[in-house]
Amino acid sequence: MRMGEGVEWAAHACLLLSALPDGAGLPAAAIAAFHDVPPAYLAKHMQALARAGIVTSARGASGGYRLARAPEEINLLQIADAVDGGEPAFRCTEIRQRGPCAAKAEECMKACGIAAAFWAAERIYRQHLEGVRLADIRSALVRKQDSANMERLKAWLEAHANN
Amino acid sequence: MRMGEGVEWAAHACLLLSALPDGAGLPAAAIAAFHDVPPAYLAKHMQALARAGIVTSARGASGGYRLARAPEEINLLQIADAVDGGEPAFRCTEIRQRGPCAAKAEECMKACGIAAAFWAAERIYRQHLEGVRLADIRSALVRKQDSANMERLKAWLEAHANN
DNA sequence: GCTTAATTACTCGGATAGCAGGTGTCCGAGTTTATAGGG
DNA sequence: CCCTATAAACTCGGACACCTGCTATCCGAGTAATTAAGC
Ligand code: FES
Ligand code: FES
Repeated sequence: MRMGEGVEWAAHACLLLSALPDGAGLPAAAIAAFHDVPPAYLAKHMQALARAGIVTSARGASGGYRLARAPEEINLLQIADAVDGGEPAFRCTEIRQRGPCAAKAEECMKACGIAAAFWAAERIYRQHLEGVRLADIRSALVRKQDSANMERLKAWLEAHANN
Repeated sequence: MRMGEGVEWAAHACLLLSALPDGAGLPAAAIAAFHDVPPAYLAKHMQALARAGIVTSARGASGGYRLARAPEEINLLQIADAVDGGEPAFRCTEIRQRGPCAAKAEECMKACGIAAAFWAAERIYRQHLEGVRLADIRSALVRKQDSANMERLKAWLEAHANN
């Protein structure tokens, strides 16, 4: 099992956007520079976030990305689904219905026990991620953050943000 | 996020082996024929199970695979880790330590909040899978299984098992 | 000086190559069984 | 009839191509700011 690397980038991008002054926008190039990642590739994941309605995009000069709603209304599950594609990790090909001694269709009204177990585990996984809001991560970060760094971040945002 | 397709095959293979008479072995070709999957590919995953110590292999005529221990001592987490590789799905590249306004190493004694949340979710996921034993799946299956099919399965196993 | 229209600069968006890992297959190493020959 | 050596058949094990999907990048569409001209 392996999750796309862009999930980490997208999550940190949203975390950075949550520190933005209200009504301001931040270009994808600035976000990429802040995290030192390939700008074009991060832009691709930003598009995914925009398609999912997590961030809104403004084109043209003084454009950029901003959060579509309050950080309290954004959780890690939404970000992971948007970037990585929300399809289930475990793929059941109904192997029990194949082969010489297979179970017939009329006996498969209930899902296979193996698939049910995996999907139940995934359900719990997703519920846990859904419970972690972006605001929680941000508040926990600022709590243990040096005040000097906080000022440095704020200055950097003021210098690169538009509007 | 996407799990290897072979996990389903390996799980069902173990489930089939758990129905085997005690001390008998089943060749990989027979398991593949039973599930109607490419024999050579299933053999690859069987090797992974053998390397992980979940099944034991016997070469030569009348050889084959058998469970290494009782079905009560085998759970889905062991199978998934053996086939899919137990590495964490979420990959943290310590993005916070990079870029112009990065957090320095001395401030990163604790794991990043985002990575911590994802890894905690994975931990719960794995715990759930660890709680599902192969014996549980088998008992739940035989409970709702037709007795005629049970006999058919037993006859098939007798016909293809060695020793 | 003010209005307006063209120009410029900047941004997102989707379309396009490159590469890794999962998918699928093959043949050789090793063991057991069957067989044939000799005692 | 029994023992043994040979041959055969069968199985696992790792090494070899292929192919989907993630990784990485580019250029065009669209918008706001800028500028210059005209009134
Ligand atoms: S048939 Fe797909 S997991 Fe059992
Ligand atoms: S630095 Fe890797 S998730 Fe935050």
